[in-house]
Amino acid sequence: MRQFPINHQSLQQSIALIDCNSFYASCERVFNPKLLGKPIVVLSNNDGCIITRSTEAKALGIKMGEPYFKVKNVIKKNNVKVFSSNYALYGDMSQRVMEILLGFSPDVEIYSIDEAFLSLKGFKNYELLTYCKHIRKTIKQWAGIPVSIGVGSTKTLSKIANHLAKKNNAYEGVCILKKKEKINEALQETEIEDVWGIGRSLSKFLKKYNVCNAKQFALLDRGWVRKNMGVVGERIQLELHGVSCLGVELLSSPQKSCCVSRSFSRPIENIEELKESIANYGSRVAEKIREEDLIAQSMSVFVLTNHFNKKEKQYSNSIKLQLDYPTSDSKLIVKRAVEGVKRIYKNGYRYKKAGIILYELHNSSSVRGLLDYDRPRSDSLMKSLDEINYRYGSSTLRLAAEGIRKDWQMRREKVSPCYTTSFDQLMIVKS
DNA sequence: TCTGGGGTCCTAGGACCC
DNA sequence: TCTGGGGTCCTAGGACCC
Repeated sequence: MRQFPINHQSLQQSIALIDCNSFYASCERVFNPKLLGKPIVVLSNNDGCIITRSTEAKALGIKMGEPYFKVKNVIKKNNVKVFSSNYALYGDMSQRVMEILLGFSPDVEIYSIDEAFLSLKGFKNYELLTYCKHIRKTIKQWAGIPVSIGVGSTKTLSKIANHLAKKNNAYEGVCILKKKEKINEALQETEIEDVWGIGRSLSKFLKKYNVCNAKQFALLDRGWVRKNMGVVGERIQLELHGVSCLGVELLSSPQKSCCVSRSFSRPIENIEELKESIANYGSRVAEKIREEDLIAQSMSVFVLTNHFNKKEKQYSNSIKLQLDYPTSDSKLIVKRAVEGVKRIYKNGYRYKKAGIILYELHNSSSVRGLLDYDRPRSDSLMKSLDEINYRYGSSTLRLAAEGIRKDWQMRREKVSPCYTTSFDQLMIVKS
């Protein structure tokens, strides 16, 4: 069998990928142990799609991303427990897991809400295994969350290792992929669409050339890959060969955009309601960048109809808007956003979704031009607004433009309590 | 009846300049 | 009638990730 060349030097390096198993479902289980061993699914916003499945739910054939209404029968028949997503809970649980990880290595890159890369230098293979098993046990004990750990010499290989650790029970949650023969085997059994960075479109393209697994992809001519798949494809291929192209990023790079968008619980037709929704999202997105001490210079507002509904006429549009000066003031952002939505609104359509994206974000202390004469006043008003809403619950204080009765707001019918972030939802223990 | 949300990066193509 | 070539910058859209 042909072997592909492996970069021996980089095999010294070790990157671990720690990934929480069915994270949202696991969070729900921490506070409701009766759910252990039972099938669970968690729904997207608006209770639209399945976004997390416990192992038991996967076994029932429920697919990732599937619309909830399509699997309602299977769910009912098998007594699957259903939750609306509760990001306050998951975000807080995520933080606990990440803090534990920081105790094991200073070199942690928090990659997503349920994943982190850990750089582990100077370990021998058997030490790696012991250490990772220890990490796994600690997270389970301290945070209650089960994780899988994959180790490789590049991020892409650690992803593959993690995948194996999850798939094959024999690994007991930890897979070290460092030996040449094992890497070869692993690539052989990894389907092309499961390689990190190869999505639907690229895997479809590759399959046309009979490239169906990671090994076949690794063996392709590098020039061909570069020509047909650009630098992205070339990077993935090099990473599979053990040449690290994607480093573990310890410092998170500054955020470039910030978005708030939602589907409505029912179609919206009139401009007043659309304006109201945009005002809500504007308020929320401004709050979000204030949390990060950022200000925005420009934004875009978009609206769209329901593209799944083939019988209705479709429309979608967006508009780019400049703010007079960089700001995080809800009033200014909402005002401009509402102006924008008035310009793209077209009568006679049933709108399903709208949103706002803020661009050109800068640190609030970095830009203090002469133009923003009103800044101190605005800053102190926003500070009070945020403090009151933090203390008495979000939207206690809000702009009039946001409206009061909001029956278009997203569905969230099966949400669990915010066990860890809200005093009035703390668990009550009876003896 | 009911189909998520929030990001990043790359590329192709147009506008513009010399 | 003939209609360059090369560089930069910007943007929209596509692809990917979780």
